[in-house]
Amino acid sequence: MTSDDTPMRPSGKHLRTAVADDLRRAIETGELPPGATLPTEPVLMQRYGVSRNTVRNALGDLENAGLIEVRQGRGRQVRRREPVWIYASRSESRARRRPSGVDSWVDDMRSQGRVPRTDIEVAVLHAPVDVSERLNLDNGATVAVRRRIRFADDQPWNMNDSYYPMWLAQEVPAILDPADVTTGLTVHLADRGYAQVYYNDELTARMPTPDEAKALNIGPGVPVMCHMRTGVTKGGKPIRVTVTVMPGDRHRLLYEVPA
Amino acid sequence: MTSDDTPMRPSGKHLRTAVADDLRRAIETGELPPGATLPTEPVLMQRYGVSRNTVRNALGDLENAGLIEVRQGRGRQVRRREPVWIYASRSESRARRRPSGVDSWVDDMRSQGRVPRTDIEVAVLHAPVDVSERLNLDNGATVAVRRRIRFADDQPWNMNDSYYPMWLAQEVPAILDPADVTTGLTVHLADRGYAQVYYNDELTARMPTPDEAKALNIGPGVPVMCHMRTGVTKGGKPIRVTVTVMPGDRHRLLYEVPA
DNA sequence: TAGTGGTCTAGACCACACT
DNA sequence: GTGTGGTCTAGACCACTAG
Repeated sequence: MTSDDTPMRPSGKHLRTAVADDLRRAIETGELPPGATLPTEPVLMQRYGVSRNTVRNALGDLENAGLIEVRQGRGRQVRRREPVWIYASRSESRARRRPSGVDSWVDDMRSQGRVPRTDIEVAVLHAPVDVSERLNLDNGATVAVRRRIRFADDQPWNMNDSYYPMWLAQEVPAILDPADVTTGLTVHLADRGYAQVYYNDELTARMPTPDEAKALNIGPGVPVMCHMRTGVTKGGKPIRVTVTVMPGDRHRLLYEVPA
Repeated sequence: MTSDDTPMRPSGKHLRTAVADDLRRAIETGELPPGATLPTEPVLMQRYGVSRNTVRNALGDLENAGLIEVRQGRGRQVRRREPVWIYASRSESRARRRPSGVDSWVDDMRSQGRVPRTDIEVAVLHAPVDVSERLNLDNGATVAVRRRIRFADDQPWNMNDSYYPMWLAQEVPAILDPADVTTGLTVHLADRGYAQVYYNDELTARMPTPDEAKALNIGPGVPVMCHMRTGVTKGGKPIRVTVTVMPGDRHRLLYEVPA
């Protein structure tokens, strides 16, 4: 028994890596195009001469790399990608043409030939620490939140939660009115003297929590982009924090910024 | 034998899920704070009354969720997070104070008390399709590329590749000069009549390729943010595409945009 | 040397999907 | 029903880290 007597071991690599790499190559070269069904576990066991656990470990690596998706009883398929564009910041000329009273999700989706929908609910709760920091509130202060789940073609697409300090919700009762009037609400705030003059946007990428994965139907190996937007008034006072959680394989965020 | 005779099975869930959820709870409540070492595999087998494979599957789920990291022979630890801020777009007043000749990476890192370094190399190659599309070039056209690996405190932190059309590299030879003069190069281009007046930024999140994971020392369960910036001249001509690949757990990207 | 995690095997049984 | 993937067990051996 030499140290390299097993079949299909290209170069000192482990069996699971060898199997995963061979399948990865097939996917990247288009030999297994998007949507194609992969060979079944027994076939792969035979082809590479390894045990079922090893095949499953290799396939698990590809799944966690976001390359394939699996449905019990139906096999594994090369993942399709069809991201949607989200405009986070447009040039002046284009931004101004947006009709008030319709939110940007509706705009963005319609322009891409998709059918938008938004489910919204409102609540009052203790602010998460991320939010209270950005709103200059004490830890544990209460805030009003408008939670949205946004759909495209009836599929849950992202989550978008807007937090307002409680004093503002009392001054502008529309905040706690569960009607889908995002841009309208912004105009409403401006009329009351709380116009947002700029936004501070923060972007991170991470893996979804189990709750997020369930609510947005996110499979293994798909991260989320997390977008936190703080709206600031002329006086420098933060009045809103909006947290958007977007599955990475379904979104492309766009900014148009001056050089 | 009933269907639920195993210990520690809270609610119809699978064993691996029960184990993973219990450990996840401990991490989220701070019972296992960042940096803490998890119990060993034999201990967990005993505690939950499951086999080693099941313990390993549960721990693997936590690893792929980005919650823990593992080093052979040393055990598993709750992952620490210490992201760095990257300013993608600042307000006018702050942007203008930046000294020319020093790139933004150096600026951003020094202001956060870290020691920046940039390794750079230049090359001429066929443009990836993503790049040729954005530069309005034919598929397979050659481009000049400045590849950077950026370090913080001597750790590889992100990759930053700038692509220029070949005609521009011939007109502005500094593009193919491997010296770390990012902002200087921008000024240089402006002097030759190729000032960039705005950027189109596109952001996505995905899992790293094996190459990226190796080069940037990215562990399992950590996604990357991919930032593609297209620089456009006054005449609307794209002259540069910069692709930045940032491990999600080490970066926080900031934009300051007008409302 | 002892203890950790890493890989691999073999086999049993369960859950789901198609036909 | 047949075939797919999902879970779980038991055991062997290897590779790395620490004392």
